[in-house]
Amino acid sequence: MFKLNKMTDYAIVCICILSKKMDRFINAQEISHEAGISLATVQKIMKLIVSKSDFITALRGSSGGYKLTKKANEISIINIIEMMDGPVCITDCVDGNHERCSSSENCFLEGNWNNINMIIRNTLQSYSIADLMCSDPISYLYKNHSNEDEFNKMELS
Amino acid sequence: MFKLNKMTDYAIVCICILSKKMDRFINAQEISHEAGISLATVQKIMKLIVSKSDFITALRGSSGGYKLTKKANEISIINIIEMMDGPVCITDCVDGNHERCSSSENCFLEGNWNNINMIIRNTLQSYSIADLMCSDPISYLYKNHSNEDEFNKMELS
DNA sequence: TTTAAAGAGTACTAAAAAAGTACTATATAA
DNA sequence: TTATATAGTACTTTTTTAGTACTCTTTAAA
Repeated sequence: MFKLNKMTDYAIVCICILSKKMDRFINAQEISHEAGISLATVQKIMKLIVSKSDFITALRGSSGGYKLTKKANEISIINIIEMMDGPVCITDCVDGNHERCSSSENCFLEGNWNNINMIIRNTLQSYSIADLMCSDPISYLYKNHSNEDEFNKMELS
Repeated sequence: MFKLNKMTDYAIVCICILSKKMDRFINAQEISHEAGISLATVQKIMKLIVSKSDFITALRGSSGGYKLTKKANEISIINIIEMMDGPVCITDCVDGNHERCSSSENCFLEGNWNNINMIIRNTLQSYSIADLMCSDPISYLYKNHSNEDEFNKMELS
């Protein structure tokens, strides 16, 4: 299944939660509770985000936690995706990789994968955290069941 | 890294190779040679493709092999991707998954992930095998080095 | 009719990646 | 000074992906 990995997905959820309460520091426990993600995992993700991003401040000690320094509409989801996952390259035949393959002179698919990749990347770039959250929030719990079973049933019928 | 898995990538390469020679059956060994992918892996992929797609014919015995029954411009790459990988759902909060999560009433990101997912899916749908191959082929060898190292260097600088 | 060559099907193994856990160090506010 | 929170690191487990091996079936040509 062509999808973002869970940690990236979690990271986006965590940042969404922070973006709702920019007036104070939110600690990992509170994020864990709101997101429905285990504390240990939230801690791991938040450490990673802080070390890699420029839009979050962490504070230690009691009444510490995390706070965004940019507004939700200033944070593109591509930032979070590439921070967690590395570059968006849907195949190896993509990107500013100008060095030639040792086993081939050139790749006959390279140029066109680049086009497709660019469109996908632009799509992700054009959405901010604010865009993702624009509908009415009913619950912040992370939805973690898969669509795969349903798809497989469809295939058979 | 947000990317298609290798088998899907290989499958597209194999089908591209078949699309260049629609007049006769091409066997797995020939595909393996042209694609630079091991024979065993090509065999595995081709078996999968035949069992799941409606645009390829297989013939056993000597002078057997595989042949496309549709032209390259009639095969969308989304067909191959979803055949190999299942549905394109960049997060779990996506798709015609109308059943509610057991742990939450609703997902506050669901609707907007659906939009993003749809755009990505449409992009992939709009490209055919012919589109992927439209530039001059220099070599059919599969390019399998990664961009990740180069990206990591960029990050540090 | 026999034989060699090809794909089909299945099960297994190995490798890689992802996810989760645990522990120590450091900083901060009360 | 103490309790609380993040930072850093290493490790383990689980899951997914990739690759291999073997037997069965079909087909065309000798």
